[in-house]
Amino acid sequence: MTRRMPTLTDVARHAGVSYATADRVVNGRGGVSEKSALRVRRAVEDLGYVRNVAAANLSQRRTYRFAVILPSGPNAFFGKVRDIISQERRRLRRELVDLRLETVEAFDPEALAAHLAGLARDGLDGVALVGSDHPKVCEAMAALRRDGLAVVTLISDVTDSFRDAYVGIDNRVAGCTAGRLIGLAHTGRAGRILPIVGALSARDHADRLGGFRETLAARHPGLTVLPEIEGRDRHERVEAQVAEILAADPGITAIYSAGAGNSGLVRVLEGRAPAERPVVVLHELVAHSRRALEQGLVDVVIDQRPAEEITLAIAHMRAVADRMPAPAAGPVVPAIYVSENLPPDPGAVPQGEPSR
Amino acid sequence: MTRRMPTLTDVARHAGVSYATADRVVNGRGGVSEKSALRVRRAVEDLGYVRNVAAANLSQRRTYRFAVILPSGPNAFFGKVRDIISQERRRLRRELVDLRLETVEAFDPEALAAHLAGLARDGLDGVALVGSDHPKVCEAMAALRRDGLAVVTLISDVTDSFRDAYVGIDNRVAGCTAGRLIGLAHTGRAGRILPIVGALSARDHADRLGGFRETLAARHPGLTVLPEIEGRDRHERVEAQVAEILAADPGITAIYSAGAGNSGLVRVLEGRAPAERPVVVLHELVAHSRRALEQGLVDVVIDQRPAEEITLAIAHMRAVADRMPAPAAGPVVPAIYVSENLPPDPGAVPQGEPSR
DNA sequence: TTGTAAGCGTTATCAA
DNA sequence: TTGATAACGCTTACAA
Repeated sequence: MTRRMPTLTDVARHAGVSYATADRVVNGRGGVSEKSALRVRRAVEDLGYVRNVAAANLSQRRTYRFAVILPSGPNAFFGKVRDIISQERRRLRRELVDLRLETVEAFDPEALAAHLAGLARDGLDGVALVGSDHPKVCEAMAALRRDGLAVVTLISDVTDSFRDAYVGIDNRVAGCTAGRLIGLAHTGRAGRILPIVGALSARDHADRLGGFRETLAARHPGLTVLPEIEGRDRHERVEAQVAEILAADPGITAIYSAGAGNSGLVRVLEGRAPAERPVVVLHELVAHSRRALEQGLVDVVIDQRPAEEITLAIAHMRAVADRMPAPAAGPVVPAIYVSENLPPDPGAVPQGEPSR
Repeated sequence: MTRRMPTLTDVARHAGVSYATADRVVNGRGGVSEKSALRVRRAVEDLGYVRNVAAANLSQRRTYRFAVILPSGPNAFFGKVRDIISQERRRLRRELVDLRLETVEAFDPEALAAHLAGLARDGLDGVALVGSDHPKVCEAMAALRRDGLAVVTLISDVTDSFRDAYVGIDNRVAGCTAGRLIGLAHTGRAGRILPIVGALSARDHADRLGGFRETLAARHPGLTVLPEIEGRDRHERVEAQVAEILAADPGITAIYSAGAGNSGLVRVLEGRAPAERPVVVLHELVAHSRRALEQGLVDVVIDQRPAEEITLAIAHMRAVADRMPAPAAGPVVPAIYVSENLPPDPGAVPQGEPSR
C-alpha cells in the first residue's frame, strides 16, 4: 500500500554508483564525471527520490536560526507581534527553530540597513523584517541573500528581487474592502466619508487609501470622500484633527482610518452621542481597538492576523533553508472583526498541554 | 549562545542509568524499578529534556497515515475540500504524511459509523471527519481513540470527549457576524430580513440562525427578521421558495442564507433589477458564490477557509501521533469576502517550485 | 574522480 | 530489571 520512500541508497544502487557519488550529484557538490552525474539524475527521476529533510537535519544536528526585526516604539500592533513571538518560542524550540527578536529604531532605514549588515556573520539562516524601499535596506537585503540567508519581508513589501517572500496582506485590497463595507453601510442613503492615514509617504497607507477611494468611486459614486487627514500615526495628533473636522462638518457619516494612532480617534468618538456616531472602519486588532469594538464606538476592524503571519514567515524561511518548495503563495487574507466575532481575549494566555 | 538540546543520552548519564533504562521511563514502557524511574524523571526535569520527534520518526521509518472522511454528493463546498486535499498530497508526502480521502453517503450516520469501524485495523494514525452527534458515530469515534488513533472533527463538532480536537468555525458566532453586517447595511433605515437554512435539525444551521436572530434583536431592534425558509440545501427548492416569498413580500431588504443550495438563490436574484436587489449574505466561497459576488448579486460571503482547516486538522492529528502538545487552540476565524477582496481564482493551480 | 564509514537521537531487539 | 547495539537516511571527513 504505502510504498517505502526511496532513499539515496536506493538511488545510488539504481545508478550503479557509490552512495557518496549520488550524494555529490544530488547536493551539487561537484567533482563528479558527467557520465556518473547523468546516471544519478536519471535514477532520481526514475525513483522519484526526495531528500528526507528530517534525516538531513538530524545528521547535522541542525537548528534553524532565524531573526525577526521589528521597529521599536510604542506602536500597539508591533507590541502584539512581539508578544506573539515570545509566546511561540517554546513551541518553536521543539521544532528546532531558534527565533530571535530584534529591534531597530522605527522609520530609520539607515539604522535598519546597518543592523542587517551586522547579521551577516552571525550564523543566521534567515531574517524577517518589515520591508522598506530605501536603497540601502535593499542593498543590505541583497547582501544577506548572497550569503545564503533567507530574507522575508513582513507586513510591508519591497521589490520582488530583494526578498525570498512577502508575508502580509495586500494593502490595496484591504483598502478596497474597507471601502466596500462602508459603502454597504450607506445602502439607500448618501454620506460624507473622512479618511485618515499615518502618512501618504508610507507605501502601505497610500495603497490602502488608493484602494479605498477607487472602490467608493466605482461602486458608490453617490458618496463623497473628503480629503484625507495625515495623523502621523500619533494619537494626540489624530485626536486633535478629527475633533476639529467633526466639529466643522457635522455631516460626516463614516470614517476610515488606514493607519495607527487610533486611540486618539476613539477618544473623539467617545465624546459623541451614540446616534451621532459615524460608521468607523480601522485596522489592526489591538487592546484599544478591541475595546472600542466591544463598546460600539467602532464598527469594523480589519486585522492582519499577525500570529498567522509569523508562522508563515517561519515556514518560508525554513523552506529556503531546507531547499524545499515554498509553502502556498498569495497574500494573507485579513480577518474582519465586528463586535460579534472577536476571538477570546488573550489576556491570560492559556498554555496548551498535551490532551492525552 | 544556542546551547545544544539535551538528548536522552544526556539524561541517562545524568541519572546514572543506561540509555535503555532512560528510554523505558521516558516512553513509559515499564519494567523499571521505582528507584531508577525516579532518578530518570529527575534528570529529565533538571535538563529540560524533550524528545526529538524527527529522530524518533527516522528510527521507525515512520510515515503518518491519516484519513479524511467526507460526505459524498454534489455539494460544492465538499467538492472544494476534495480538490484542496488532492492538491496538498504531494507536499504532504515530503513531510511523511500519507493522506487518504474517503467518502461516505451524506446524512447517513449509520454508514459513517460502519465505515469508521472498518478503519480500526487499517494501520491508520488518525482520522478527520465531519462530526455527527449520532450515538453510533460517537461510539465508533470512541473506539478509534481507544485504539490509539487521533480523531478530529471537521466543520461540525460533537461532544468534547469523543474527539481530540475540533477544527472548524464557531457557527453561532458566524451567524452573529452575518447579523451584524446586515445590520450595518441598514444603518439609518428600516428593513425586513429573510433567513434561509438547510434544515433546523442540522446543528450548524441552527447555530448560525440562532446567532443571527439574537444579534439582530439585540443590536438592531428596528429590523424585522421573518420566519426562516428550510431549503434542504437543494437549489431548486431554495429557488422556488425564495421566488415565491420575494414576490409576495416586496419589502424584503436583505437575505441571509445559512446553508447550501445557494445557486438557486442566485438565480432568483439574477431576475431582479439591480436597484431592487436585497442585501445578501451567505456562506462558503465556491464557484457559484464567487461568481455571484463578482457580479454584484451577493454582497458578503462568509468562508470557512477549508484549506486552513485541512492544514490544522493534520497538525492536530500529527500532534497526537507524536505525543506532543496540540497546536494553538480556538475555532477557525472565517474569512469575510466582498467582491473587492476575493483571492485569485484557483482555476489553474500554479504548482509552487523552489524559488532558488 | 570515487568510495567508506562515523556520527546525529531515536526505537526496538536481544542478551545478561 | 538492566544494558548493548543495530537500524533509520543523511552529512561530512577521510581514504583510495
